[in-house]
Amino acid sequence: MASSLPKKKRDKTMQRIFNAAQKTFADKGFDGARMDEIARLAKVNKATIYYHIGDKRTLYERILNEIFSGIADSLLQNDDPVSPAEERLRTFIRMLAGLIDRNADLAAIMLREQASGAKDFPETLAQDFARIIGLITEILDDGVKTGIFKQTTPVIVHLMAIGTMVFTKMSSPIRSKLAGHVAAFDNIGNRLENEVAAEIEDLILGAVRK
Amino acid sequence: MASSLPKKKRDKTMQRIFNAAQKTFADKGFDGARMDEIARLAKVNKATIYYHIGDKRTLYERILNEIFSGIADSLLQNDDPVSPAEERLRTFIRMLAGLIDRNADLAAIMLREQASGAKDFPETLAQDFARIIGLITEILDDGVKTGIFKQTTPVIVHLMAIGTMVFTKMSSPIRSKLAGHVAAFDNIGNRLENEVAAEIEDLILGAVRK
DNA sequence: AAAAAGTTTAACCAGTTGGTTAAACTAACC
DNA sequence: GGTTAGTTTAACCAACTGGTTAAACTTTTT
Repeated sequence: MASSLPKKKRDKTMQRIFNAAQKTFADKGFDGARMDEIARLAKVNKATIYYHIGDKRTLYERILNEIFSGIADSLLQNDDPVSPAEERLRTFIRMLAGLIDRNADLAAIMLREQASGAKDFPETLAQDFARIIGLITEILDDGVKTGIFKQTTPVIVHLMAIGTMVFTKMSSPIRSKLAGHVAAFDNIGNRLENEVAAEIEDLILGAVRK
Repeated sequence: MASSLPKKKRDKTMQRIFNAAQKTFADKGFDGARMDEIARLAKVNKATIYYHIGDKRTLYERILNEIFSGIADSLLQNDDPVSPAEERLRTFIRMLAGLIDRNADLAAIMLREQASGAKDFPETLAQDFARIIGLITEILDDGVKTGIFKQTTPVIVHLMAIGTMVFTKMSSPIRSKLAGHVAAFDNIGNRLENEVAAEIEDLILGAVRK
């Protein structure tokens, strides 16, 4: 495709670097990731990364920002504040499941960030988190007011939703190995969508519903 | 305390190394952890680690084994197969919450292992996992038979329980920072036990109850 | 008490890795 | 066409890090 847009070459190079970095950080974590490998994956000289973006930590934070602002945008754009709270919560969970399922890197990076306890948590990230928590708080409050949800702590419900999905998504290889050990083991495969996502959705709805 | 037991010095040294290693791996991850730091924390010469245990990966796998076999033992020992399924599930969740709350390193290490997708997952670990999944499967089946639980996929319920607790535990610093951003933000602090653990317990019970 | 077995230590090292640099190359501008 | 600004590259390097070694030290055994 002959440069579909008159976009600057700079942007294309940057995008290749970001893609490579996201995959590498997801697979190996910040400390395990090698700048040489990111460069190789991006088909770019290592010095080009330093020229365009900066050092390893800066590159990593850019990736984090891209990911979490993307999630927050998705969730907020797809929320319809006038529909019933149950529908809104289902949409919220379904969107999240879709994002995680379409991009396993998200799950890995979220887990690692959570494990690091948000040491050196950049301010911009906090704002995206706040947007997400704000939304689910609003949805749950809505449900409580209309009498269909019981009183819960929104953060916990949110952590339940995201924790369940991320763990389910990433545990796929472990579950495959386990299939040989537990007799009645129900292997649910790698996919989060469809039946599995639907079950998670139902479980969480069951948890908050009055 | 003047050597409370005639235990060999070896065991004491080993224990110091394991403690230091667990903390370091939890804080920094496998790649981020430095053997020199583990040695310093354990107040032992680095070579002593290699003499008693072996290389970094071996040390790490020992820690993993200690942690997960401990969890599996705790859960199985505290299960009372003749009590009602709801009680058994509550005990299961409460035990897990207690373990995670008493030792934050568990949560961090679990998250990182999950993020790595169980690459080079040692066989012994698989057996402990199998024991845990076997137990919760039995409990949930029990509840389905006695008509109090709906039909669910045990692995998913288990991942929901563990995911929720681990995420809640480790998100404490993020939540503190967030408290400044979201107006109606409900900061639940660092503790998992008491109210928060009780709420998680109720949420999960609500999710699986008919 | 001396020999043997077990444990600790300081010093060392080779391979790796994040980051730099100066020169070459390319696109834009006059 | 030539000059300038922007971009890419190969080669390089200093700091770090997992792991080793040989010698010293301690405990157990005979």
